Amino acid sequence: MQARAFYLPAPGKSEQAKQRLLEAALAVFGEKGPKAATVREIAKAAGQNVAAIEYYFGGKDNLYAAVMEGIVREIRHQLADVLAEVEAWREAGGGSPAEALRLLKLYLRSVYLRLLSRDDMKPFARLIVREQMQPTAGFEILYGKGFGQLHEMLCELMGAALGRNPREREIIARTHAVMGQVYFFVMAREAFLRRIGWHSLAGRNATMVADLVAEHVDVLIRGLSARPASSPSHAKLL
Amino acid sequence: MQARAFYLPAPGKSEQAKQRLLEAALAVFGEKGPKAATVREIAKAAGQNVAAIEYYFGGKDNLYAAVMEGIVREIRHQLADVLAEVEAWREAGGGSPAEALRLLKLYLRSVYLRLLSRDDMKPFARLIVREQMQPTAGFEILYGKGFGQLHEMLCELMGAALGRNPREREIIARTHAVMGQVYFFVMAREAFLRRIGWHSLAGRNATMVADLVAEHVDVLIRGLSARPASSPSHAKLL
DNA sequence: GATGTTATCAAACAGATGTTTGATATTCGA
DNA sequence: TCGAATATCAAACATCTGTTTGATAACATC
Repeated sequence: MQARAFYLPAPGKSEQAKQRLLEAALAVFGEKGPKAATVREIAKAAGQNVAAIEYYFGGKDNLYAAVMEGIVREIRHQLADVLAEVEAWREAGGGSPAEALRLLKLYLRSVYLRLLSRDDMKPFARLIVREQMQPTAGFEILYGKGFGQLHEMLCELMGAALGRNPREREIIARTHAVMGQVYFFVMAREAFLRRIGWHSLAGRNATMVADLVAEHVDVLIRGLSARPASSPSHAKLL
Repeated sequence: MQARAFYLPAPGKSEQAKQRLLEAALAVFGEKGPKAATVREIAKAAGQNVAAIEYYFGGKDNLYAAVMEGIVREIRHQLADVLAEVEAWREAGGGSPAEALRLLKLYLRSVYLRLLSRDDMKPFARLIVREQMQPTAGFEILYGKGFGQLHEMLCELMGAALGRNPREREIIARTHAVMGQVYFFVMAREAFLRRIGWHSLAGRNATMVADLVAEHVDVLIRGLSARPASSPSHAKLL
């Protein structure tokens, strides 16, 4: 028996309080931003006392970090099947360029349909983008456990689809540009919605965007494969 | 003589104070965000008294709005020649698809090289992205006087390059995706810099990205023109 | 120099914020 | 039921925030 466990915490009672605080924190942090969000508002939304945040998480900053870890967990959960497929592909030594292209499109489509376009994922997107523009301690969590690895994986798919080394700077940059086609719909959400006259990215709007981006990726990969990286301006990019 | 101008404000003295406050405000708002930035820090950075913000601008919120207007002005200033070229093209009734493609690439390249990639434009990017994710009163200024019109202009160029109606929802969405290839380098700046091992988007790094994106646009327009919009899934998008 | 306007400033103010405190309630093995 | 560990809570605390105040300085006209 470790140390001493005479009195275990009430079974699930405190876990429930922590969970409610986490959910409320995600909503409020996402809505107002890490600075503008107040512990009082979070506690109220969670039906808990203000002091509970200090008690369970050790302060506002630690609660924010916990929210970040929850985001990474949720992202990986939502994409679990796709990630597993890519992992299998990777372990099999990488299949044909066509297979890599299929996985690339599947990944981007899944990211958009399951994460970015959903209205209830808005807090996620807000917090992630904010950390990109203005990294705090939360960025290390997001990048180290999430974004960094996913970016690397996409580069591998892009490299395989183009028959190129995925660690070339050129491929990394091209992959980033392709990702931008998807993520920009969330990052410039408000402007896009106004221009196109929608009220949401979700529903049937989502599949239109997903289809259209997949087509772009198709066209891009085909076009870039046609002209192999022989251009002298790119030769020294590695 | 209007109303009464007995005593003009000290020639340029107060204008200078306002200017210094505006510049400091841009830096601090961009660094910390509208909420986290404090009037005391802004005043200190500008070498002015805290009360000067109330005196000249009527409070923190109005100062923020003034900063937003300054951003829009600066963007239009930086892109003045390109905007004039597009305007001329538009008034001439729209030239060939090739000319539209040239202008489209010129515009995206200019945006990236003159605005997005520059290290000293980081506060701009931060504030703009923040308003996209979390619109405040500042969003109306940015969108109404800036982003909205530029987006529309790009759609016209895309439509002309593809021989399509620029008001189709499909074209608006495609244009947005293409824009994302450029803007994502700023919006996910930190993650990209780490992945590719750079410390800045500026300098020779900037031209590499600009060239590469231009190539993507070339390939995309060519590929999308080759397959005319006959696909039934897009027929009802307008 | 006198005078009315504009500019500058330190201090004060009122409200909000994260955290701490001390007390009370709840839980559960004995 | 008792008692120790855990949870919950209202109030207090110290700090920071945007704004106001009242006084003084700088300035341009006469």
